[in-house]
Amino acid sequence: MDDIVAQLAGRGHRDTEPRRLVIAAAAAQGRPFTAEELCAALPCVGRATVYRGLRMLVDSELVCRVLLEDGEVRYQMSYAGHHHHLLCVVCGLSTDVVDCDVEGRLKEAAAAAGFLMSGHRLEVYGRCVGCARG
Amino acid sequence: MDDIVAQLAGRGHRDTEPRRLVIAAAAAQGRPFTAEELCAALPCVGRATVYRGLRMLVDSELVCRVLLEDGEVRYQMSYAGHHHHLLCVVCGLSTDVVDCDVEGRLKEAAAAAGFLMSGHRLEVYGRCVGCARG
DNA sequence: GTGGTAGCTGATACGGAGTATCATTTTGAC
DNA sequence: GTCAAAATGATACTCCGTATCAGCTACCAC
Repeated sequence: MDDIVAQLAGRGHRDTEPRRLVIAAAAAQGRPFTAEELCAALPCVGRATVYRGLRMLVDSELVCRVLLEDGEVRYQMSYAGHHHHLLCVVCGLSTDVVDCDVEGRLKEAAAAAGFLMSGHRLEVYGRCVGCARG
Repeated sequence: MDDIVAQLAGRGHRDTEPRRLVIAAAAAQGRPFTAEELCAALPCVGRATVYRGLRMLVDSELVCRVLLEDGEVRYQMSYAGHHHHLLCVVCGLSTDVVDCDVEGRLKEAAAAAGFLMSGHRLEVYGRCVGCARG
């Protein structure tokens, strides 16, 4: 927690009580959450403050956006750096995939079409270890 | 056009004037478009009808959703079948990639984490042939 | 053709998600 | 302690898409 606050301080953001509450609540979620869920978990913090805090965390790459199969947007604590998500369509759990070697392949396929790739977005849907058994 | 209408008829959808207008307008777009752009292009068709027609086309896989880098949702005429998009961040053009061999790779990577993959979403961002020169 | 009905239309109201506004409060550097 | 800059939170707002519902229309059976 102090680590996160220090990182934010490095970007010129102040250390405030509501902001710490937002960070703590985000970190307490076991799976991808919505902004409104965070608001509900923090009745004592203003809605705008929750949204601002969340945006700040996303901008700082401490939280990342997760896209569900139906297009719903959720959030999840994360470390900085490129990675993808394995999203369980049954229980909603998310598992990070740091190295999947897709990047190189994509760049090749894009180059074959004369396309200069600069970035990509990838989400994988299915069943996690636990739910695959059922 | 008649082909599309016939496909929709096969799914129990009627052939109506407003619906044909929506299909024609969608097909006339040279690049991914928003629902509101379609509404603007069809002032004589009700907004709800445009949205309904668009949803029907998406459900029938005749139009697919395109996700821009900033999360904006756009639409594009498409053929049925799995494919990905090379999206130019400069001019907005979209190029389809039908076969990029990513699927197998992903399945392996997912399986390594005990994850049973059922689907995925992938968008590639960069510069198209024309814009890469500039 | 005619009739009937299931589906479609479009004006409008509604809902969820996120942002802008702005007076008040808090932080942190000096 | 002082003070400017930043943050807060209540609220109003925008944007995108959907629900409602009375009236209309395509299509099938006859």
